[in-house]
Amino acid sequence: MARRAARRRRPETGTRDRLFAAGATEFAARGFAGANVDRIAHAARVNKAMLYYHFRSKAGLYAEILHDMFQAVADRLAAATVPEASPEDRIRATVEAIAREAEARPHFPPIWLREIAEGGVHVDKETMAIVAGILQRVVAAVKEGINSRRFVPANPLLVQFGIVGPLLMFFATAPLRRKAPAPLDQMFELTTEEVIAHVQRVTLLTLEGTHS
Amino acid sequence: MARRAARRRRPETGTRDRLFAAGATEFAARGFAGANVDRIAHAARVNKAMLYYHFRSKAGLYAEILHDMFQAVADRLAAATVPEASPEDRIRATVEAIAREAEARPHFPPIWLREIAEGGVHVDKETMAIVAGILQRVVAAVKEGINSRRFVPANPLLVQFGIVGPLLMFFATAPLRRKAPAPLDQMFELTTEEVIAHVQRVTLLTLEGTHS
DNA sequence: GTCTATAAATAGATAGAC
DNA sequence: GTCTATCTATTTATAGAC
Repeated sequence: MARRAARRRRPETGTRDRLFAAGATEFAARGFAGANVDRIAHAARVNKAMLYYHFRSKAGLYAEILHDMFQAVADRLAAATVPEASPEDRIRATVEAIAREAEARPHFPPIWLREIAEGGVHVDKETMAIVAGILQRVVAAVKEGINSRRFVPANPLLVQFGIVGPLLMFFATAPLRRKAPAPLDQMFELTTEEVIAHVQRVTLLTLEGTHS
Repeated sequence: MARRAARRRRPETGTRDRLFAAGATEFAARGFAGANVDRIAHAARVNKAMLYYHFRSKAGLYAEILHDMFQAVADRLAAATVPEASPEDRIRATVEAIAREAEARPHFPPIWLREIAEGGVHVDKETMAIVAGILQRVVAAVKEGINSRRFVPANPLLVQFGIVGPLLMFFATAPLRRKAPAPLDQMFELTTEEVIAHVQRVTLLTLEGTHS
């Protein structure tokens, strides 16, 4: 159930929520090892001891942020994809779910990239199960499409990389692109809608098209 | 000129080279902040003080590793792409150059992912120019293909993301995939050749194909 | 070029009062 | 729930001998 805020009935103004938000920003910008507990507390305008009171440790806070991120994608995906939907629509929904959630939570793409780089050492069992569930949905859609002759044979893992890879590149480089040099910055202007449409198109083209 | 080993005529057995290699492994696994100088020195079977003697600081070693990585890709790309080559061939060469270099240097994909996540804060001006040069080649190939009506209009940045994103996902998750649970591991077996062919195919399909 | 010893700063975590 | 003060461990970096 994601962060405990969901259990309590209160709006997003408490100490705990501010720590959560400040932590997400700090971990995204500096990684787990680079993140600083004092800085998180300061950004949350909260005493450092409160972080330990609410989350037990730096690692505890990080684990909760990780869990919340992937749970959000899984939830959105579950809401968007009915089993009766066509494989095509389920692929489209996957692209959109990841993109929307990445846009809603700017800390999500950089943290995901870092976890990939680090081999997922901070991902606990429960969160790992959520990630595996997301991957399984893509695998199922691809396999079903292949079995029903709607898709050309393709490795589902490569399809997944083709969706997640470009999306993470786009969202994670957003801050970088905003301070780009003049000759390129026109090209750097891309909307979320354009990126979603592009990745959907590329993925389906790959699954349906022929070409060598 | 990449690491100083190129200047000296000696084979890869010196203290400096061992520190370089150990550093690359450590930075890839733990990131700049998470990396530990003692651990690097120990892995290199060298006294810690030697790291400071040869590289001035932890940041100095890291900067040199970053520079070497991107210089290697740029060199390979320069060798593989003549200006007279068709846009298609230049796209294919880009995919192959990145993939080959990623395979030759396992530290490359994770470090690149982390730098993206971190907004390139550790990338010095010289290295940044190399990265920009790599991007520019892709942009030029795409634009030329569009102008000569070989390619459908497409944002060169999205094309770049479509190449780099999946490749980094594949190579960076290699260690993870090796210890995957049974039901999925058959799917996880992919060769570099297959991945190169796939990404080349997807990219060109995107640039040439129609599809809404 | 290499090693020992150590300085100096940083940072995660907790005790205990309120 | 919140804050002050502090403990303790870690870690980058350097001085100086060989």
